[in-house]
Amino acid sequence: MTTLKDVAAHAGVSVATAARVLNEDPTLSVRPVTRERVRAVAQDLGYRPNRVASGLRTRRTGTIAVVLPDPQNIAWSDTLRGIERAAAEHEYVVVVADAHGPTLDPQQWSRFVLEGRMDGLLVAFATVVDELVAQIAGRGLPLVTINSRSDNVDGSVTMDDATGSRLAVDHLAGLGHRRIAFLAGRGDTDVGRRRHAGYRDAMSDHDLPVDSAWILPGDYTERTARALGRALLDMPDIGRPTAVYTVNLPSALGFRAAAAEAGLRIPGDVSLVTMDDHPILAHTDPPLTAIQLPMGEMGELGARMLIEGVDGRPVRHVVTATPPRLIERRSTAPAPMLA
Amino acid sequence: MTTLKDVAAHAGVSVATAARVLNEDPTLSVRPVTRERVRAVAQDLGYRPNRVASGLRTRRTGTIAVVLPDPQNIAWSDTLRGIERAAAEHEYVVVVADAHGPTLDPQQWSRFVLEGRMDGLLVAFATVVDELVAQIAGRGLPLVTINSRSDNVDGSVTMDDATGSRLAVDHLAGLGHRRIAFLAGRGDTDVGRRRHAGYRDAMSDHDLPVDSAWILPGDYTERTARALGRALLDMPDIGRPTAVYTVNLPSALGFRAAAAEAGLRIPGDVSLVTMDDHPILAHTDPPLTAIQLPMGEMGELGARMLIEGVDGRPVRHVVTATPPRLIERRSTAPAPMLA
DNA sequence: TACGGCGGGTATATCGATATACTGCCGTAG
DNA sequence: CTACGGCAGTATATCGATATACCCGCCGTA
Repeated sequence: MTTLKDVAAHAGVSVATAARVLNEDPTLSVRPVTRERVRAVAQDLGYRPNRVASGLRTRRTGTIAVVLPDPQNIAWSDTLRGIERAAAEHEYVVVVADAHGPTLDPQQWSRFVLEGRMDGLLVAFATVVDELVAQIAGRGLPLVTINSRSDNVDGSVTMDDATGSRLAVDHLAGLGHRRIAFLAGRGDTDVGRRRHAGYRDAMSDHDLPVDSAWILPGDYTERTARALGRALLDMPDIGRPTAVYTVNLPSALGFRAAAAEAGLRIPGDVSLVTMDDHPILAHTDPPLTAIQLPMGEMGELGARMLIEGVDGRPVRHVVTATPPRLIERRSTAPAPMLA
Repeated sequence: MTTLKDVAAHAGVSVATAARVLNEDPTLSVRPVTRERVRAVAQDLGYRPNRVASGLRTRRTGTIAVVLPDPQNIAWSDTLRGIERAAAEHEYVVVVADAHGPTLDPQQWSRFVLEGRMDGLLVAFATVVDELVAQIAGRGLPLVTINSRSDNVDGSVTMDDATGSRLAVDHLAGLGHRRIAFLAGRGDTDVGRRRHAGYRDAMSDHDLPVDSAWILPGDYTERTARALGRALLDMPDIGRPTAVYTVNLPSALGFRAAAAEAGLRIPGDVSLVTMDDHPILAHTDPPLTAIQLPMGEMGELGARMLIEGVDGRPVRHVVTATPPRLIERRSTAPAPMLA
């Protein structure tokens, strides 16, 4: 391993000068020829600064942690990609902290916030934000949330979920559906609330009835969605919705499975639109109409903002610029004629 | 941030003693009461060693990099989970290096191997292994490959791909298929070769003809598989295979799409089995019969071995213990009666 | 009485980069 | 002839943990 000392020795300058040349310290005055010599030697020797050493001095490791509730959920892959991209631009690396459950265990705290190896936290896990904020208090670790916004945090990137929900309802209403159920998420997170509000507002804009039996708060898992779906579909025809809007991808899959079990056809008997898009949805049975949100953009903006935060610049609350889009596939059809 | 100095001061010992107590240095002789005092103070103050500082001295950062060809491929998610699990056991964190392409760009080299921030590399990307090995030569960075084995590398974890292929062929042959095509991977990687060999051997064990037109080398992408699938299905009925075995998940999806475009039904007109399983396959049209490989185990073993390698213990070539399993879904059916 | 050994620690260099204060020299102005 | 300012760098402390060499006092023994 070539160290700065080697570079300095070969270039015939002190390590201080070598460091200052390579870091382009504006307060250094040095002859152009010396400057070039140092650069050339560094190049020749293939010098790369040791980030661990520089991290010790500067308290910048060039690493950020991403905290996700469930990295197995394929809907996050775009986000991760966006984060990676932004991180790479700034020569950061990304580690993802898999929560494996509703909370982060102490071992994870330790590795991700207490040992000084992370420069900042990008948190996409609404339910642990407050706990996390408490942990990092006074520790000067910047934290930015994505996908949800909390008053206890200064920076966040969220998407226009309400419009996403609205798009789903508009689409279904346009197909003549009037009984549109919502397989929702938890009411205690702000994403959940925004998606819910979008649904409710759009329903009322279309003068559609909102039956409380049609709004089923779930927990974002396929399993729960399946159970809720069964309950919904077991309703007598007369009260049964003709369309369902699911709050996320696993919920859609759960509902799809429930419909299949109940012997109901999508979209023949019931239409389905889901929030969260993924290429795999082109291959499902049936291909699912979905709302595409700018997940990649959210990740990218979040990572960028977090890195700015690490550099001491203020973070703020922003909303992605790209609007949600409805990707029409084959899980939605005109409402059936019912009694 | 509490440092070791603080702990030492509060405990009334030197930093050397504090460090040695906390690290359980066996050569240290110290009274039990002092030992306890140091421990208690560390606990009270919430002391966590700064990993950046200790990393500088010990050249152990507690971080490993995973190099994947395409982290978007959902088939890897199990593997990543296994890696995470093993890493967590040893207090390591994991960063994933997304290659975004057929090779790693220089910026990536830098961040992942040249700056001293990684303790080791876990590589699941056969085509860049040699390049990587050359880069780390003499740098003392341990490298373990997973999913493929190379002579230039001392440690690897592979799976029994050949048996996986065999399972696929056995299943299809058992259903009466005789014309079984193979939508393969690249012939220049050892995984590709093993999967291929398994197919070929199983075919010959069943006395089935291997038509070279039925072995299509692809590149593991959905796009290519789709094109190859079209070509295969455009063959006249008489020469067209009645079953296809695809080498990985994206290939299966590509083939499925090709069949749909060609108006052929799976499994009515052609059966499909794919290597690589994922829960989502229960939701595809049709649900795909797949070979489940112990991807999680492979990741876990690989990470564990790599970490042992970091600790100076020798690495070796191992094969996962769990055998491949066929998950029967609905993309396979008895062979149609053909002329 | 001298000496060695051991219990119970301590002092310090080190990892590699960086930040800050400082120095030597030269030319020029007063 | 001296003072001063600027140019071109240098010396060194520091980040926090760790590894190694060392030290001091006391006890037992020859």
